[in-house]
Amino acid sequence: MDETTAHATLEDVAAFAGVSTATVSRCINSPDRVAPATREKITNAIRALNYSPNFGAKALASRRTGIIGAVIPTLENAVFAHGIDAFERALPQGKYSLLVASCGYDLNREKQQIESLVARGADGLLLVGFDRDPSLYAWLAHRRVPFVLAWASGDSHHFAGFDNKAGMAAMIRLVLDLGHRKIAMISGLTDGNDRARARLEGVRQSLADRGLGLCGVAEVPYGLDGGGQAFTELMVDRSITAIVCGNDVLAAGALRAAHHMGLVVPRDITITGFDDIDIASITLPELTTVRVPHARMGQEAALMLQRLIEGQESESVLLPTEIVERGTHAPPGGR
Amino acid sequence: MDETTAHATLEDVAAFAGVSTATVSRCINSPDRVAPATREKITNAIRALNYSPNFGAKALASRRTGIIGAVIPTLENAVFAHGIDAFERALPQGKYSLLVASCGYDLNREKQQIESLVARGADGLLLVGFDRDPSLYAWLAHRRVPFVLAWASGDSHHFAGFDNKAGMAAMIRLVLDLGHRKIAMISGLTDGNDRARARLEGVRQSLADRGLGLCGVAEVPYGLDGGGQAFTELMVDRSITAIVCGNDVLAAGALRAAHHMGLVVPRDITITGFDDIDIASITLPELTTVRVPHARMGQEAALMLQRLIEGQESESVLLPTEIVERGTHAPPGGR
DNA sequence: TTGTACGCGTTATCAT
DNA sequence: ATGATAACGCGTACAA
Repeated sequence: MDETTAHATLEDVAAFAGVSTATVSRCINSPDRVAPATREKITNAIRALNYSPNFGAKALASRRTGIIGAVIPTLENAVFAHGIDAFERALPQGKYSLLVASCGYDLNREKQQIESLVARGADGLLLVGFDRDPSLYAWLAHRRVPFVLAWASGDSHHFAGFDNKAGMAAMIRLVLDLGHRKIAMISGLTDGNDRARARLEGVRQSLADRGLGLCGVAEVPYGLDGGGQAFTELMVDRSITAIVCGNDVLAAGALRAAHHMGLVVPRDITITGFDDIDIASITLPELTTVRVPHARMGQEAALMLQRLIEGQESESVLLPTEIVERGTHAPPGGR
Repeated sequence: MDETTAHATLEDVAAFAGVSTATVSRCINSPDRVAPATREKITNAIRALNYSPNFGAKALASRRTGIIGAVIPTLENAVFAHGIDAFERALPQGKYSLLVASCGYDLNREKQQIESLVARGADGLLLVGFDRDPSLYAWLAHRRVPFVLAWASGDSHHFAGFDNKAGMAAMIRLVLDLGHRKIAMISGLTDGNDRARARLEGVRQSLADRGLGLCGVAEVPYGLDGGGQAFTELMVDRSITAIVCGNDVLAAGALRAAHHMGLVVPRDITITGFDDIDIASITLPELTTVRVPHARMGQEAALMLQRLIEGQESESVLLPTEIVERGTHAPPGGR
């Protein structure tokens, strides 16, 4: 069949079809600019030679790759997995592809990954949160790489996200309205994580507005176990009647720990989550949490980034969060 | 600062450092082949001009992109999210980047995505399962694109996976040993999904080996609700004492449905899962399931693919699965 | 509508 | 150790 490993080039196709390379190129990139008859010949030639364009050459000549990069903390967190999934699906098939890199919640590593993706020709970037060195933003601007920030909101840059602080504030309102006054929080690690910080801040401030304070805060790494251990430690203070968690995984871990401690939720203790991922409706009782439209967000981010890459302007999108009252909250005071 | 939008090129750096472009190129790609003194000058020039190589040009000239492609059904399935996460992290930072595409369990779409990734210059591919048109394999071979198959095992191609059928067979053995004889299965959609088919086949054959048959099979789409509905339908036959599920999500859905039906697990019914993802230890009772080393698999796949891309041979890796006995299994017969 | 010819930024071969 | 210089495959003015 094929005598050599070499692939057909534009020139081969042109020769085969008896036209110039320019015409072949046109036929591929803007078919309407070439006569139907020649288009026919070229199409046949392409098929006959099993031609497919060389990526490097195309990128070099056109100065575009059609590659969009995304740097996220980790795909192990369902929140990012879902968002990225939706983001990728919202990208026009064939026009753009998604290059993903994870940084494990490490800002330095994030910077490296961003540089790596840009070096690999990313036409645009999807990033998580706002918290990064100004010089990085300057570099991005200098390199003229458009980007969209997600999973948070702010008053600068382009973003498709939501208000972490407000979401938590709403949850605190619910807990307070229930009558709770002795409230503690299990937060994700806040170092280099503005989403976690905003959620913690949302709790602190809402409480302060009512003249209250947190009865305890545990800052733990993402994971079921982190949530469980934090719960056990926090509950040394048995006067606590409600524990709000920075995310659903932490909450699920806390719930499991509560169960192991022989506590009945929500009779003995109220536990709340944040994100409303799948596990929130698998726990028993199901988790009261803050719903975040992760998929919708990924989709909006994809749309925005495309516009930016194609030189159009694009407004930021602030998505609403919503309290989902399920089974892990109740007034304090046991039965 | 910068008067124009143009970026520094190799030539600019060469001029600035007073050497030739060839030397600069060498300095970047094999620093040890250039004298320390000139290396110094070049390094300074690079920094001074804020130079970074043009991806397209590099790819064109070197015939390599450093991009690895992966096509998976969806990142919404934690199994793939974790595997891909591990895969990506096992890739040498800076040397390779990961291009991900999802196909939603659709073989046609998978083919398109594969072609798209190859068109984008992927040096190698990570694919899920073995089940695809022979012509696609032929095309991949012709294009000389190395690939590794995961989440399954077989006797052809390079793979880093596990034996779905054997995993299920082991689970059936456990259920049978417990004394169950009226067994039903909730399977994922088997169309175009050899992993789901292998799991179903594992159940069927193990049962047949003991002269038994399935008391019911429901084939449902991935998701909590699918598992729940299937459970409800299957349990119309109250003689059933055990339901094995094709994956943990289906099992979690079944468990929830059982709870809503007022059934006590495992007293009234045994329910088992497959994969051992996080939710398996969040349900109440925790799920008895088949553990699959998804992260380890992703890691092995990354190592294999790198070797293949770099022209070395590489043995396939068959990872072991393991039964995890937790709380959803018990002998039949209620209390 | 189609063809000519040059430029894109690197890599790599071959001298020196 | 370093320098010329020829590919690499495609896009795109510009001309015809």
